[in-house]
Amino acid sequence: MDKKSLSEDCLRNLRGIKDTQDLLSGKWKTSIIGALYHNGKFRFMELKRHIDGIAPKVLSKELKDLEMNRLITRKVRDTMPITVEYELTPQGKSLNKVINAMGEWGVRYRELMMKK
Amino acid sequence: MDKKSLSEDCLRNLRGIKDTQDLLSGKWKTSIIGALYHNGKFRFMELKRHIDGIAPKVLSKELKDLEMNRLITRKVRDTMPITVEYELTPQGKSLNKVINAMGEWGVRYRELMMKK
DNA sequence: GCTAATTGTTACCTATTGGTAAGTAGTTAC
DNA sequence: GTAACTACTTACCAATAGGTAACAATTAGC
Repeated sequence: MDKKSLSEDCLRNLRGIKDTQDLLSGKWKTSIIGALYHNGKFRFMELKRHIDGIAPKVLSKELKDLEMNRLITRKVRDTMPITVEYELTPQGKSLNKVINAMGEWGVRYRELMMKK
Repeated sequence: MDKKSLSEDCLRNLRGIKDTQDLLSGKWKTSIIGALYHNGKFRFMELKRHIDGIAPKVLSKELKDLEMNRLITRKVRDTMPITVEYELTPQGKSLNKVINAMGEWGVRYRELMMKK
């Protein structure tokens, strides 16, 4: 039926790509993970300040998504006033190759586009 | 004002992450690039068959986006009937680190989720 | 002459995304 | 007592993404 057909390995890989894409969907998730990756921990307002342009509602929703997928943890600390810390799980940290590659590629792409 | 502040390097990196995320936005772009990466070239219908569930309208739009951002090329070959070949540009190929990392991570994530 | 394939386009619809602006509830500093 | 900080939530709205179904224009095979 189809002349070219991809191997089992390729198909598994493509499904992996799709899974990752789905988990990192939306405008902000990679930025959040990137920020947490650089800094270890961040509180809600710190994240909001570092991620330029994100609305609190949206940040809140993205954090919930990431928590549900076990990429970050949310820890409420009983301080005055209450502070909340967000941190990558080992799962989330294991995204570093993806995030780093995205960062490097993006920096290079921007440089290239500037030159032209 | 803000106790924790990220270095110039980190900020550039975060911007790179965001740029990459924006270029790869949507449900299908990484899948398309992944497929092209594995196979070199693909025709429209071949892509459609290999990317499970994508509608022709959507595929068409995604391909236009990718072409506009110079990640793929579109070549019309004067055969009977006309065939169209899509291929990664050097720019697009340079995304391999990102795409590979996404593929590998996704495969591992799925395995982990299966076990639990 | 009918069917099927090529690469798309068009019209239409809906669900989701993402944004704004305001509010909540508690605490602290001036 | 009022402003400001914490971490959010709520109501509302607009734009977009993405899907379905049908169609276009050409050619080939039966």
